[in-house]
Amino acid sequence: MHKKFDSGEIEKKWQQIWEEEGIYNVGERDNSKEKEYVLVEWPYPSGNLHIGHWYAFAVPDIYVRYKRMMGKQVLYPMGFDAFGLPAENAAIKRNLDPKAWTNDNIAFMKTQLASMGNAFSWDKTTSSTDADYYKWTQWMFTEFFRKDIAYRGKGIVNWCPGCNTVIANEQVLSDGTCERSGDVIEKREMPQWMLRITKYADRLTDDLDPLDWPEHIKEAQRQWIGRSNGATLDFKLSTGESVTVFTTRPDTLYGATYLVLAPEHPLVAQNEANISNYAEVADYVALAKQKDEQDRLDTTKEKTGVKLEGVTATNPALGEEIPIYISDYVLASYGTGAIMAVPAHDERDGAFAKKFSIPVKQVVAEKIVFTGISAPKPEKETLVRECVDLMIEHPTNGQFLVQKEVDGTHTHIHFVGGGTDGESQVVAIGRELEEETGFTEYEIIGDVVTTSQGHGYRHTKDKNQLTISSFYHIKLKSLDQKPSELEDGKHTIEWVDKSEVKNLLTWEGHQKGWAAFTEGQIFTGTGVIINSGEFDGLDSETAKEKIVEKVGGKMSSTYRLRDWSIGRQRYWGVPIPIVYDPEGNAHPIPKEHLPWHLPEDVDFKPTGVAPLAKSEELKKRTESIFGAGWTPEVETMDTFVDSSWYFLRYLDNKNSEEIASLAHQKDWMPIDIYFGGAEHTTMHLLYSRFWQKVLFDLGLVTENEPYRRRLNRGLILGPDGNKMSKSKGNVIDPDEHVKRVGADTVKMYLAFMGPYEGSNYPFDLGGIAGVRRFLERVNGLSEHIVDVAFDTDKLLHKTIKKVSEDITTFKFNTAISAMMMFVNHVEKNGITTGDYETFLRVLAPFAPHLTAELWVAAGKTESIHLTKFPEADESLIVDDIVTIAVQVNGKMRGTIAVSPEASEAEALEAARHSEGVEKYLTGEIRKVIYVPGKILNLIV
RNA sequence: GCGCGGGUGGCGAAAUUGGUAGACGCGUUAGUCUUAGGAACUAAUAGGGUAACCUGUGGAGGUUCAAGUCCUCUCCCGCGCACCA
Repeated sequence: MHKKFDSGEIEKKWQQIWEEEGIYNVGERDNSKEKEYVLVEWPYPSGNLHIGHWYAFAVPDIYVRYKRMMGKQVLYPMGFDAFGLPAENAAIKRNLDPKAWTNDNIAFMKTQLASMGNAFSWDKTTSSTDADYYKWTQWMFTEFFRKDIAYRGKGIVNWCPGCNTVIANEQVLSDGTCERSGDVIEKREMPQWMLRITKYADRLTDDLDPLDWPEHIKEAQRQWIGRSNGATLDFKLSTGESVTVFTTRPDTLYGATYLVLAPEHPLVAQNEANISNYAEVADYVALAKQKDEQDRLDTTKEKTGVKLEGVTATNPALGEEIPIYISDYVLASYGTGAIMAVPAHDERDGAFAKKFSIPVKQVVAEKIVFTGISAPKPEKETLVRECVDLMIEHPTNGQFLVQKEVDGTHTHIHFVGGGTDGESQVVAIGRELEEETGFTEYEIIGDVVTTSQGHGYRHTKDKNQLTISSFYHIKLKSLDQKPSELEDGKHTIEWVDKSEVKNLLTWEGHQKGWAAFTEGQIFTGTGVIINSGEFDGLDSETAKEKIVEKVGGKMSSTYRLRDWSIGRQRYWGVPIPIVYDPEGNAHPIPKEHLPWHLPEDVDFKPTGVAPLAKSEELKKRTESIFGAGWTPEVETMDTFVDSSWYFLRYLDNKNSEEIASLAHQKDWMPIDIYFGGAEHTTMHLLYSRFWQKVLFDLGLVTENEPYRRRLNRGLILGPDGNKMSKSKGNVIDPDEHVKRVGADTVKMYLAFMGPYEGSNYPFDLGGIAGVRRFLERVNGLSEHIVDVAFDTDKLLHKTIKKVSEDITTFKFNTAISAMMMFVNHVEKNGITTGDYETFLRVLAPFAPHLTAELWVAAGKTESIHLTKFPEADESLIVDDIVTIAVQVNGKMRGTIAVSPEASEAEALEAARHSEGVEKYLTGEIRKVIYVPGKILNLIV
């Protein structure tokens, strides 16, 4: 029965009780229980809790509460990632102290978080801005510096004009704008503090494999790291120097007809004296530098470049002289900044060679392995004797001529022709075609495919498959003869669509084109090596290593990943704990001087110069500790550094001796499930894995990988289906809805919209009312209490099972739907007192406030949240009568109610008497398919 | 271009993993209550047809007694990467 309630009053009351009793604090590890570490990404304290925070924290709370009720000791900590630009920008705007602004926001945000009624482990909280937190951030940095993981790098960095600071590669979006401010990133050359994440590239890639993460997240990280395996090869120059190139295709070395250097390649400037057209070259280099990233990345534009006159290289395989070019299609920052160009087998090289009329040399032929399978049931029959070698294409409609042979068991599909004797000349084909088909006007589209295995076809080990190593694609010019000439009674000749041909035969490589040798075509696949001296006939993969060995190269990998630039020319962050001696050498600040406090006597308005440079206090502090002439580092750290280890600090948040003791880590690590946003896939998630690995190598952590499982939730969209934004006026204010319908309703509604993983959902104002209505019905459920309730206990135990399963697979939506069905049933059939109390415990993780209230109303004294989650009684779940579908000739014609163990005869008998079925049972029943408890299908 | 996900009512979505497609909720329609509310309850709600029935999970084929689910091809959408050698 529907019964309204004052959610505001109930929720306030229980939140207060929970806080006073501290029932969600975890305290010390209790080894009598299993541990569960549930992590959500700590928020930035913007001072305004939005609906996304609700989705991020309140929905996982269902899982947390469930696990607690299942008897686990659950750590569900919450903290604040409080350094960063918003505080600084707000402080500038309002002329405030960022520290005070941040602390006020944290305090306010805590009250907002309390309104969620989540089971947070507040006793384990921390904040990145606390000095006893950033002390450890700094200390780790100094350790990293000593191990050469942190270094002062040179080179080109991303400058965000909006943020007035350098940012990392990961923080630049693919359109070249800043992830935070949306401003277009400029390239600047300036010294930078970097972390050597590239040193961990292999481990960051390889260690993904065993992780129980969604494949798409792992794949995104792999792509971001972008390992490619290949080799470095040295090319001698006419000047006596040598150039190292990186290539993934050393097997094409014999086809390398020129070299290309990035315009910024050091050898260009070094050879000013040797390059006769240096003026032209210098102009091009200057032009390339000016171009912004966008231009350079535009793949559609035409290739440009300049030949280095007077300098040549030697192809180490052939000993031939080849020219050298510079071009901006070669990036200085990737590989070695130089490539060997193989125009026959690389699209870009091919395009460049065409424009500059550089010779093209083919060194790889496509190996065609077509495995043709005749129609069905391969295991029954032997094979197609003859198969394709003439593929005859219709002059106008693109169809292919095939020969079908029907022998009763299956259909053989042939392309017309066949029976080649191994001759490969076009003439021979033409002759054969004329003889066999009478076609006289045709053109050969694909040339003969040559492979090391010669021509013809052969059976593979699998007797049902046929391997063809040559074939001919012929297009008719006109249709002056009818293909019917080929019909012989057993075979029919038909034109079929290309798509049907593909249906009948699958083959590897068909997407690459019909043949390897079409003039002007660039074949980028692997295959059989040709025109490469002693390596002819090998396949590409084998040839790679052998060719590298011959020319003294080295197999190696290169990565897309760049080192992590962490220095920020802004104020509100962790000061980089480095001081410089009078000679300018960097020294880490010893542990006894940490935390190296962020100075407060600073005008932090952004000027592009680090604000800390203006601090007199910092200058004095440095000199008084280290001596006259010593100067402090004035940059602060990227806030992604702060968040790279916060989950460790939660474990031991008051430890003044270590980041977190190994004993505490052993208690809780690894994190069992990490809920977060997709935007962190290649930022925070990658950085923190890297950080953990460095700590692991330093012996400071127990785990090589921090997160056992990861789940990316989706986004809550505005009611109009668009991303929420102030300008669109579609922003949902959670506080307003909490006030109106309560936290339990908002939380359950968010959980009810769809599976927690992946998708984005529009916030529907009608939908949230539906959930509130459900809770009001639960509130009135006690009025349905009876002594005997029809089947309610059965449904209850099914519901328990369903809810348990769904929570553990993060399908909260179907868990809620199951509970709704249960309530619908109770309203019609009643419920016993015991079952009512059991149901409240099932609902408790979803609606903690209301269930706490109803629990007390039912006369209980212990908190419902300290009770056990009900266990499903399997004996009650089994049905004694089930409704199964009856099909006649595969069509649904009715249902029958029978026992799941009913015999076929019993089911059949029931079906005969079933209305709707019997009228279809006119003829004799030829076959009965009966799956007990599932279906009865009668073939008449 | 390459790599991952997805396409099911008016909407968000279910479907025991090959066995009654559309659970649950929203919305809509009709009705009930001296009823004016952003209330509750009852019933209907994939489409077509008076009906019996027919058609339906992006499209085309296939396998099967039986396909949203498996296979082949194809179209579209989202995300990641992309002159990365």
